[in-house]
Amino acid sequence: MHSAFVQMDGVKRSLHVQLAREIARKILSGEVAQNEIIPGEMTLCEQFKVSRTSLREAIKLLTSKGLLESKPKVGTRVTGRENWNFLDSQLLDWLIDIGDNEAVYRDFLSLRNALEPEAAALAAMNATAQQRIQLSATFQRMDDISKDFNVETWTEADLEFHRLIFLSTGNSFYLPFANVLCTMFKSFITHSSIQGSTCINEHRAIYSAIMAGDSDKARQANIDLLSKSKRRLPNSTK
Amino acid sequence: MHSAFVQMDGVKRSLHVQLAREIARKILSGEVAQNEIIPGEMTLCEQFKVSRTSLREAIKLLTSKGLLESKPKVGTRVTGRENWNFLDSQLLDWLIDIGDNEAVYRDFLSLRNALEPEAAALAAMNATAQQRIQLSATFQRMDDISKDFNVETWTEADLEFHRLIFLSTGNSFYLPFANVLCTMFKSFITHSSIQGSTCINEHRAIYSAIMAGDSDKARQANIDLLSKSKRRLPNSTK
DNA sequence: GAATAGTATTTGTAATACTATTCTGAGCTA
DNA sequence: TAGCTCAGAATAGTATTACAAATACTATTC
Repeated sequence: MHSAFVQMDGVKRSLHVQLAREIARKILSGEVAQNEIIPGEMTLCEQFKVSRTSLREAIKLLTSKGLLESKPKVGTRVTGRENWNFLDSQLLDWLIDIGDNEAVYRDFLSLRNALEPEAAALAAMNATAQQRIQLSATFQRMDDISKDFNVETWTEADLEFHRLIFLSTGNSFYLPFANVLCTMFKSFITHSSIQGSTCINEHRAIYSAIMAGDSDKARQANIDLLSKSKRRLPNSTK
Repeated sequence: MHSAFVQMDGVKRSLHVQLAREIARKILSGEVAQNEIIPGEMTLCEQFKVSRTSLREAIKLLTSKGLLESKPKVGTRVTGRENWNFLDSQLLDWLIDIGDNEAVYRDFLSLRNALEPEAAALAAMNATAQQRIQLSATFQRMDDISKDFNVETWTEADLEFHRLIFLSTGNSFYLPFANVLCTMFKSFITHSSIQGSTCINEHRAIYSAIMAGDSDKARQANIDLLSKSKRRLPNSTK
């Protein structure tokens, strides 16, 4: 391998990340089974035509996300599915890349159902002054776009709105969802399936409640939004 | 460095994992600020007395969890807090190790509030036959222990019960919470603060509803359990 | 003064050698 | 025969060195 970096998907990626992606695909797609021992390092080096250094960095990356597990003498084993960290946005990106995203979208919607109302309630209580300013600016943009609708700008503003709510909860455990949300949205966009309706009134209700510091109203408004947008999808809870 | 593995916390860890832990501590504790550029690889090698190979593996581990970001010539930068993956159980382990866990416990309880009722509802619908068998066995153990109480065995069974619910949702995004829950429980145990009460009746209600496939009842029963145990803690929503 | 080319510094990749761990199995012991 | 101990082999872990690629910075030129 002569060039260390390769153009791919429009962005430059280091070699070990590309490698990790390839291996992750095989694991996530089930091409290599769970609890299976993958070939030894030297074998994989020859197979992928990379140095052991890079291969190991790729394996370490996957290990860190719970996909692999290495031990001397025994080898590197694919772990059980219950150990994959599905809330890692990079892993999610790989997962989406496989295609067959019906189940992924459905499961994610189910998670949003559980989380977003509570996140909105927390944001109403804990959002900082700066976060409230950002939320205001974003909602203003949504409001403008809803009057002169444009799919692209709307999608971006909508994403930013819900992302800010997660970031404004004041709860560290909600932060990762902001990135996961971004990854899912990007996939929604490229795979179309965006709805035209903006639900601007429902969004306004959430926004107002958060700004007013009314957590109960924020929670309920978010529930309303979800139940309204849910009706336009196949069926969210399976 | 002569010995590759070192006894630590009772378990053997590879060098790069120990290194990652040390660096993670500095980041999570705020000893090194966000967006700060950390010293170059060679400098850190000398500082920690390790090879560049191991140091890089440590950095890659932290990068994978969103704590660091490297670019040629510019160096390795600590990312913003909104990129830490707090739902990674290894990262959580490091975080707990720092101490000052008041906020962590509170935030985690808040997350459980949002998630567990929905998880119970999903489990009622989607648990497989085998998962129902495991849940039965675990609840049976809880029931026995509640009559002849013992803190250790109870805690273990209680953990297993709630863990199984997450695993039985049939939703990939809920799986990581099973591991996060384990990590938190382990911390609860070592730092005491375990309550005596078992809430066996509330647990029984959840169990029965799941076995009966009644998702609404399962959700409500889980809400009841949380509201009851919440009252015994300082204040959960801040 | 601005654009361009060159240079230096830092991370990325490669290749090799050696170490630590642990599975396997042979051989010994009870 | 069953079980234990120890040696060896296989594999991941660590170290060292060398070079490549990327980019911030500097100098040169127009």
